[in-house]
Amino acid sequence: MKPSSKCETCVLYTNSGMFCAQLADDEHADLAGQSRTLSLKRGATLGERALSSWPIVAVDQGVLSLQHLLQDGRKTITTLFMKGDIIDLREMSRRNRGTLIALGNVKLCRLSPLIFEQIMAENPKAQKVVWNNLKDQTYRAIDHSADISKKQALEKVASFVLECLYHQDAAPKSTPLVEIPLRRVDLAEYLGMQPETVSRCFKTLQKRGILEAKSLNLLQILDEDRLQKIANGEKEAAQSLPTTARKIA
Amino acid sequence: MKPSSKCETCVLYTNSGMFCAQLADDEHADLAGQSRTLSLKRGATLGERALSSWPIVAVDQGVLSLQHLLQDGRKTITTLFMKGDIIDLREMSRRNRGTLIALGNVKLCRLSPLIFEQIMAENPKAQKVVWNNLKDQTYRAIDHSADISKKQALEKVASFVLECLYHQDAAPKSTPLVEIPLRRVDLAEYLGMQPETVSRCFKTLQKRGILEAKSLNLLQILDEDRLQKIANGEKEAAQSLPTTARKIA
DNA sequence: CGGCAAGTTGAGCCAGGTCAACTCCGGTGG
DNA sequence: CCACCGGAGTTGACCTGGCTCAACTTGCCG
Repeated sequence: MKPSSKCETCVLYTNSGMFCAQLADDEHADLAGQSRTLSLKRGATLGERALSSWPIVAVDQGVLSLQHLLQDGRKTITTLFMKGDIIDLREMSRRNRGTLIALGNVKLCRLSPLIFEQIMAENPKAQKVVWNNLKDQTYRAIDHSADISKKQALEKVASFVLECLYHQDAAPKSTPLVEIPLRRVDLAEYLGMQPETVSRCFKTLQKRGILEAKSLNLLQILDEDRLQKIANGEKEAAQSLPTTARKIA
Repeated sequence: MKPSSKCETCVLYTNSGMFCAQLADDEHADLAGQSRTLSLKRGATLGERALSSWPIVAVDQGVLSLQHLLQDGRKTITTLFMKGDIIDLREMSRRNRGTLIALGNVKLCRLSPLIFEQIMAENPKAQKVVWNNLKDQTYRAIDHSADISKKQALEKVASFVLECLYHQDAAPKSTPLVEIPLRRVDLAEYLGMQPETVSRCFKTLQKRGILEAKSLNLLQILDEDRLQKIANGEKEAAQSLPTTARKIA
């Protein structure tokens, strides 16, 4: 049986580590038949009603954000979902219920809860993939908490650049290129700071010869080691230049 | 078959919604036979070596924290684990690997990974409990991110008090008592602020007649509504007194 | 090539961090 | 039973990182 045409280019199916790739042909045909792909453009939200009938969503392309709004308009991006993530909103926390908003053009697939459950019950491989993905989401959220709680602005930005680096599946290089898949404003909201501050931090990193901007969203890392140290809060690494033999206060 | 004596008082077994309560008698006997309880006193850490052979831990009593340390000594508590939580450290994020540290006297149970896996594969009810617990951990982490990123000090503290309130399983009351299960220092590290600031915030909430301190760890909520509003960032609710007919800027 | 949104730069200000002194409380021994 | 001690928490005074607001520049799309 051939895969449903809409699945042919979807990473969930083509990437051997992802959910749909674990399914037997008949399972896949079942699921594909009962599921619906969806394209979102930047800023589009996945509304309540859409979610109540399709609470399970898998991300194919693009970055989806979970946003939280305070009464006075302050906005926070609490998590990012990227390709391969499976989001089950049925038991979304009642306290801080957020909104799913696309940060770029996003392609996703709304899975039939019924068939999804059925597959989860019967297919251990698929179950394992979903399980690991959820654990990964948990740890990402925890790491993110660590990043935004005690770190200062420059350290947050450094952490984020590294997070992007590690996330993209290219082979390690000495001066790797990193793509930042978010606008500055969104990045600011994700890191809990102001766009102006984000901008200043990037500039600082460039002035110190740690990064080089190829374009707004494309950075070359010139000194990964020092970037790492800044992200980890080593104050020395944050100094402008290697002033030889500086006294540590 | 009677439950292993060590399990008789453990919430994981006695609370009908928790993991061990889902097990058939023989499953439970298997698991209990291969698992080890452990008591930690405040400050004790669950070391690397202990975890490598016992990577799966269930919390019975007390509060366990996952801490993250920066190079220069800044500490952050990224998550709290409480009774009923099941922690699987086998795939702990490599990036920000943290340390598990007890924040009070903690009782936990190290589960045999082998038997745990076996039960997970065979017992759908148990699987569901673990699954929901993990989802809950994820959403807690996400909520926590929202709390610490854009909120200011007073709002963070208000959120935390409410989180404690909702977490403790008592019937709703008009002026409920809340137990804060953390020391001030730990609370500060969890909320990403300084102990001094935490102290000032509690004092502010008392001065405004929203809270009353019964003791350091026991608070009475006098005005839950206003507390809620502060936690949600409504600037008006944060005003000292209901200055009648104040103009909104 | 014009127009608008996104991003950057600069100047001033304030929430909360920092440091140091003080108080409170529980435990311990005389 | 009380005096003493040490750690936890609080208070006050000061200082600074990053927020705010406003003006400016850049990049993108028709």
